[in-house]
Amino acid sequence: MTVSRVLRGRGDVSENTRDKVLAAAKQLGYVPNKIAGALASQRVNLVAVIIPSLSNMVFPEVMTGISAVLDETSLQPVVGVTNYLPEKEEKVLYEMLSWRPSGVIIAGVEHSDATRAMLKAAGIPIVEIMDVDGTPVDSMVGISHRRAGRMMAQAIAAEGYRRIGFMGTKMPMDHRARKRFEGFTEALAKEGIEVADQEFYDGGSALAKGREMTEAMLKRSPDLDFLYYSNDMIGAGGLLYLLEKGLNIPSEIGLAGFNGVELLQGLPRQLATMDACRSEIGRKAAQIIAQRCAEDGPDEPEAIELSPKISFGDTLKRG
Amino acid sequence: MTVSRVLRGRGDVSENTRDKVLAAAKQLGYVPNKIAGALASQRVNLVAVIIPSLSNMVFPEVMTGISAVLDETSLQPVVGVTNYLPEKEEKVLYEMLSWRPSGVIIAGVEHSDATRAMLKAAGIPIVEIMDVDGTPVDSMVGISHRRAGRMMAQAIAAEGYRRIGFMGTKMPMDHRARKRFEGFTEALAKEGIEVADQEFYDGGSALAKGREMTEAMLKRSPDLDFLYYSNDMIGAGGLLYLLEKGLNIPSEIGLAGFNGVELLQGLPRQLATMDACRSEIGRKAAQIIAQRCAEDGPDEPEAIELSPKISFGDTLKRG
DNA sequence: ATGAAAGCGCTAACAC
DNA sequence: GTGTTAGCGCTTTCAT
Repeated sequence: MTVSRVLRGRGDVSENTRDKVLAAAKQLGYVPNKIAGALASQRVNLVAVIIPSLSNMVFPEVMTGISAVLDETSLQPVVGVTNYLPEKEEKVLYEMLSWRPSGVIIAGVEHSDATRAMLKAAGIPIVEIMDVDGTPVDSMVGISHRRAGRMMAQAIAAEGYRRIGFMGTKMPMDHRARKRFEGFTEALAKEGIEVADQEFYDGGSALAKGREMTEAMLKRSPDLDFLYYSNDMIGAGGLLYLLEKGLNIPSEIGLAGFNGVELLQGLPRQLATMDACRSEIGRKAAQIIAQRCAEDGPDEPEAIELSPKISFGDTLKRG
Repeated sequence: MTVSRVLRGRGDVSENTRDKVLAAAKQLGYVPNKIAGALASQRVNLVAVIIPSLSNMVFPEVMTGISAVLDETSLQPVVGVTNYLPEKEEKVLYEMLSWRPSGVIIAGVEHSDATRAMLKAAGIPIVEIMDVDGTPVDSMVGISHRRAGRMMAQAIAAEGYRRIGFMGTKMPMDHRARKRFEGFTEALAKEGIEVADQEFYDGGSALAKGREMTEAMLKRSPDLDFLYYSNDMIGAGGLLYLLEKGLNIPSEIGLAGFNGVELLQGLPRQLATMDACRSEIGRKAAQIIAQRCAEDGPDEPEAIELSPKISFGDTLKRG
């Protein structure tokens, strides 16, 4: 009836009645039932955002980018967390789709068959984010982690480092870290360099792990002149350890991480790293969804590759 | 019809028909429409979780606790972020309530009148978390930040520190930090000590801010013998700065932060801090909601105060 | 400018 | 064990 019109600001309603309705609504503490609304209108202003983790420092920043854009629209993000588990991803997606969201933003391009099938069948805009090394279901925005690994390898080799160690997370969990590693070793190989030592961790405080792994690795392979870490947190741990040991950075030994986490500005030395364009990814993804939801002419799927930039900090340029 | 029964595993259905239905459902890629289901059954398996921020390190951990418990039930968390803005909190809550969730977990006990009114009127279990210094709408689980501040003050005084500086976030944004500060100054006053210097920041990388503020404060008040930081991140920045300067910690100058963030294990010295019981808070809150949703006899509101513990690390005990 | 009526896709209660 | 029916609280369309 008229009330519905008022509450949504649609249709022609006289000033008078509008005021009355609004007053009554506030008076009663009326909160519209979106469930009924959504069922009737077949429209839901929710965007499902599916990410592996919140405690990662990288996804909150993606979320910020998404929210910033979605706040300008009537769309709302709803996040689901998979803990890097494909089965959980499947479950979470299923749950979210059963609420018929207007779009899906999902991390990564690696999904189970069932997940891909659901995404395809959903009939709503899908944006896979973070990574562009793969075939998207629909749209995709991210960086090439393989290329990021290569870039870092080239920069390191260009500075003359030759005995290189690698530390990172256990790979099966994290496709993007794996791709960076692959790109890294591949580019080094082109220079005739092999990764001299490597170690992988799993769980625990990243800073402490970085410290421990660095100590262990240097004990094992004292001749290393560069350490590449798959994320900034363990890199920071390594940096602190090396500084304590009094090693000369970056001349004696160089370091680099990955992510460009702002959090770490303030370390004794600025760790070399690479920006993963996190908030830009979030913004672009949200824009794609918003556009597709709003526009009349159904746009084409987009595939956007952002360019990560190396920041040399104080730990890579030998000068 | 029967299909509905099968999909929900309710009622008596023959093996045979069940199999047929399930097969057909999978075949068609059928995803049930929860909107319709919820409307018909007047039940929604969603729990609204409203927190100020994700990039804080503290809330992801609370979320983990909540998820851990809710995963055992049919309930699902849906998070909304307020950025410490009361108006945004109001908006987010309104949006979430319009989906008729089964319960609400919301950070803090300070809310606008409208927010409190909505919470009261919602007719669902409400748990206010993090902080118990205030009057809850319904249930509440957290720590007393005022008491936490007092405890730290007492510990510091007991070690013989007398010239104490404080650094923290700009307070209006963060009631809990404010309460800690109040408790802190109050307990110091009892010992006849006044906070000798203080400084507040806003935005930026916490580690870098901690470093900068510490430098500035020590330049201003070189005679300080203790620095209390309202969070571990800025405390870590300060610690790194002091270590570089070659000050003797904790004999020359002591330090303490707040939160017990695991992230920071691996610093050259372990920063004294206080555990905020974050994941325990999440678990307890989720349990209360789950219980209230499941049980028949409607339980009473609970008010649970957890006890934070001081960890002295390497920066507080003069020994 | 306003009211009436027909669903949206399910669940729940009741027949069969 | 299975089919039937009447809503859930809105939006939408069509009359008035």
